[in-house]
Amino acid sequence: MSPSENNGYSAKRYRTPDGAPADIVIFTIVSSPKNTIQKSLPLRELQVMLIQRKAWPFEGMWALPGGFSKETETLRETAMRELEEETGVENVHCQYLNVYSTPGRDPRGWIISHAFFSMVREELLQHRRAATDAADVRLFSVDEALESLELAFDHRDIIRDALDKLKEEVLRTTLAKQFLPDEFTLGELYQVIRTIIPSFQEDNFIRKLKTTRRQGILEPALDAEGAPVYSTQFSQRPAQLFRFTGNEPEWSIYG
Amino acid sequence: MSPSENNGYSAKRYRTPDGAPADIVIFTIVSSPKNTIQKSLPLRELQVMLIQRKAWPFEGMWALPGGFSKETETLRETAMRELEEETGVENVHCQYLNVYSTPGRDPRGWIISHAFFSMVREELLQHRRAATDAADVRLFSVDEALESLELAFDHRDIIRDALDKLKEEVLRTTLAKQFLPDEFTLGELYQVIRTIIPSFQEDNFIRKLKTTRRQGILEPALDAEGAPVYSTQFSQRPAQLFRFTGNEPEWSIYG
DNA sequence: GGAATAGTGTCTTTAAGACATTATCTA
DNA sequence: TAGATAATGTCTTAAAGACACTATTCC
Repeated sequence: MSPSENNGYSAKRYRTPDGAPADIVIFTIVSSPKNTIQKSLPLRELQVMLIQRKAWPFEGMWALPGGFSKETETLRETAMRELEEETGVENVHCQYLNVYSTPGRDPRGWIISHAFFSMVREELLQHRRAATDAADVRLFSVDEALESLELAFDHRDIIRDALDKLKEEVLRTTLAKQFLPDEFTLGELYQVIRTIIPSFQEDNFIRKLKTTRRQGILEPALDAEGAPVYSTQFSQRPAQLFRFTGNEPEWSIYG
Repeated sequence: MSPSENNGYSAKRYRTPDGAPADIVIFTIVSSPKNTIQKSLPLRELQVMLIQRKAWPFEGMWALPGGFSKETETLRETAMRELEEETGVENVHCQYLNVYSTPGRDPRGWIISHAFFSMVREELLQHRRAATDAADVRLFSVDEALESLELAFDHRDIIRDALDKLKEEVLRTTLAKQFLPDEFTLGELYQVIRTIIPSFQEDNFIRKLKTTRRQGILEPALDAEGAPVYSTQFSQRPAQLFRFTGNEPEWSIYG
C-alpha cells in the first residue's frame, strides 16, 4: 500500500529527511605487557575504532563507522549490520546512545544520525577491515581521537557523549563485563574501570566487592567440585576468579 | 548547495525516510484532597496526556502528542515546539527517551519516531488544548493508558518505556524536582516518589535524606535572616522546607 | 482528646575507610 | 631474595534499619 492511496494523505507534503544513518562508536581496551621482571597485570588503554573517509564529504578525514538504514530494518539492526561489516564480529555489545539532528550537520542534506556505542574485546577485533566506503580503518586512543584528530561531521561530539556515558555506566551498571572474559579476577575488573576512569581509586576495592551488598552481582567461579577457582595468569599469588551473575545493581534514592 | 551538485553524490540513490516526528510522553501528577477531618497530604496520581486522532491513520484512537520535524530544527526543538503547542507552557522539562524504527510501525510510510518525555506540574496544564490535528485532548492515569486503552502506532511501548525510565531516574537522579515546587517538604518528596513507584517504602525516609551523604543534593530553605523555613500547608505540625541544590548524586561501583 | 503529619531516641547491625601486615609464587 | 599482585587484620567512624516514642497544631 503506497502512502498516496490512503485517504488523500501524503507524507510528501513537507520536505522529508535525506537519510537516517546509524553511526557506531566502537570501544576496545588494548592490553600491552608491562615491562616488569615478573608476571604482572598488563598496561591497558581505551581505544576507539575509526575509518578514513574516501569520498566527499570530509574526504580523507577520520570518522565513525556507520551507514544508512534501510526501511526493512530497525536502527539497531542497521547498527549491528554495520558493526559486523566493519569488525567481522557477531553478537557483540551494542547500545543506543543518542540522536544527532543539528541542522547542517551533514553537507549531503537533511540527515539525522543515530549513534550507538559498542564495547568489543580486543581479541575479537583482529579481522577488522576497511569497508567499501573507507580508505583505511584503525584504532586510536580515545584521548588522541578527541584531542588531536580532526573528525568528520559532529563525530567528536558523539565520541565525547559516548565516553561520558561509558564512564557513568561502568560505575553504575555491570557494563565492565563487556571488556572482561567470563571469569576474571577482581584485579582485572579494577584495572578495566581505571582504564576508563583514570581518577577512580578505591583502596579496599577487592574486599569491598566481596562483601554483602555486592553479592547477587558477582559470584565466585566454581569448579566441578564446587570449589573456588584461582588464576595465576597475572600474578604470582593465585587470585580468585569471579563471574557476573546477570543481576544488575539497584539503587535507592540519593544514596 | 543542493546535494546533487556535490561530486556526483546523491542521497537519493536509496529510499529515504518519509518523515522524522517527535512524540512526547507528557507526565503530570494530579493531586486531589484526601477526605480527612484535618489538613493532610493530597492523594496523587500519575497521569499522561493523550490526544484523540481525527484523521487517518488510527482515526479516533488515542495517541501521544507529537509532530514532524523540520529540517531547520533539531529534534529537541521539534519536541519543545510541540510541547508548547499542546500545553501552552514554555520552558518545561523535556528529555530524550528513545528512537522507534520498527518497520511498519506507521502505515503512512517509513517514519522513524523520536520519543521524548516531559514532566509538567499539574497547575501548568490548565491551558491545554486540542491541536489542529487532534479531536480531543485529555489526561489519563498511566495505568489506564497502559492497560485499558487501545493506542495508536506503537505508543503503548513508548509510554511503557517512558514509565520505566521515569521510575529508574526518580530514584537515581533528582528528577522528582520536576513535580515539586522550588521549596517543598520531605513528606511531599516522599509522596511524589511513592506516586511513581507505589512499592517504594523507606521507614526513616526523612531522617535519611537529612544525613551526611545527601548533603549537597538537598539543602534547607532559609528565610532572609538565614533561619530555616517551615510550612503547615499539609500538616498541623510545621514541616521543614527544603530545596534542591542543583547537584546530582554520584554513584560508586555496585554500592 | 483525637487526627494527621513531623520529627527524635535508642539500639543493633552492617558497611566504609584507612593503613599496616601477611601470603603466594616466580624470575 | 626481591618483585609483583592478592588478600587479611585491626581499628575507627559512618550509615542503615527497626521501632517505639514525642511534638505540633487544629478540629
